[in-house]
Amino acid sequence: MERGTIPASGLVGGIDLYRTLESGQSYLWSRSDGDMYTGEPNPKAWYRTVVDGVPVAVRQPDGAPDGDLEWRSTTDAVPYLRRLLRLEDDLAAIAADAPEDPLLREAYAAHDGMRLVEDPPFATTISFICSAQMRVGRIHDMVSTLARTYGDTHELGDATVHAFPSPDRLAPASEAELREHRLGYRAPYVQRTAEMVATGEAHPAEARALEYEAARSHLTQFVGVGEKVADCILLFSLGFDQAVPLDTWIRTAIATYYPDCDRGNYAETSEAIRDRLGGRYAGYAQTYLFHHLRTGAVND
DNA sequence: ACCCAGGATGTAA
DNA sequence: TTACATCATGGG
Repeated sequence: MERGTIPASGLVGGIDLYRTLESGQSYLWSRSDGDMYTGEPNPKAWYRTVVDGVPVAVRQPDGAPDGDLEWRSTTDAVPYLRRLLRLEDDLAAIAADAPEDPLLREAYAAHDGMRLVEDPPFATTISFICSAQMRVGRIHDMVSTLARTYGDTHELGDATVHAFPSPDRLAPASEAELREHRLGYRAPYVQRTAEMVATGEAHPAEARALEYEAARSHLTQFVGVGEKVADCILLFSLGFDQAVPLDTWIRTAIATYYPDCDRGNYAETSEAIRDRLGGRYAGYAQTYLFHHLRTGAVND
């Protein structure tokens, strides 16, 4: 086993690992204490995942966001962590350049060190298909079940880590089987989308080559992917930092704080709130707002 | 019992 | 195009 440290001093704006991995962006990690997405941070606990067939563990034992990252893997995990946790982002500049909006400034100040993630496109697509009308804790349960049931297993020290299944592994799962795993009405969506990718009919990563709104539209060809889920895929796996998913929390925020941005339909409302949240990094801003509102940290 | 959660789909107007 | 019923599940 290889091990190493990534000094926080090398990360512009630092990182808060707990906020980054338990803010409803990624459902592909598990926590060694079993308390992922249950509300309480545990700096001593390891976060584990499998990326490109490589098991990786990371934690931030000395607090955040100025604490170093400690990692374990079967190989050098630094390149993987740089990508998954977007360690190259100049978080200080992104926060400083955010619009002068009271709620947004409050969110950035309250959750210092939270970074966007960049997860694999297929796993992200299935994760957010599962996200429909679900709380983040249950989304994590569903995705964990898929990994445990259909994914490859990897050993890392004493721990067994389950990879999220490839399209080939997931496509044969029947709708009935997925319903037994408590996916509910999302079961046929997951099965059909996995099949679309497995057969080569389409792959979500293809959207990377398109302009933003064309990319969002392109992703809606997958069964169970509407405009909101498409925005999540673009933001959390394809590097479209301007994407602003209009979920129930952000819609409430629009009604309360930005009522002039409500244009009655998704595309135009999305464009209006995107401009209000700063354009290029509007998705970063949205993720802070989402986390701020969802965790009930708003000062009113 | 009722409401809600990172919504999408099919159908009708 | 927009409006609306329908779809599962678990927690508060």
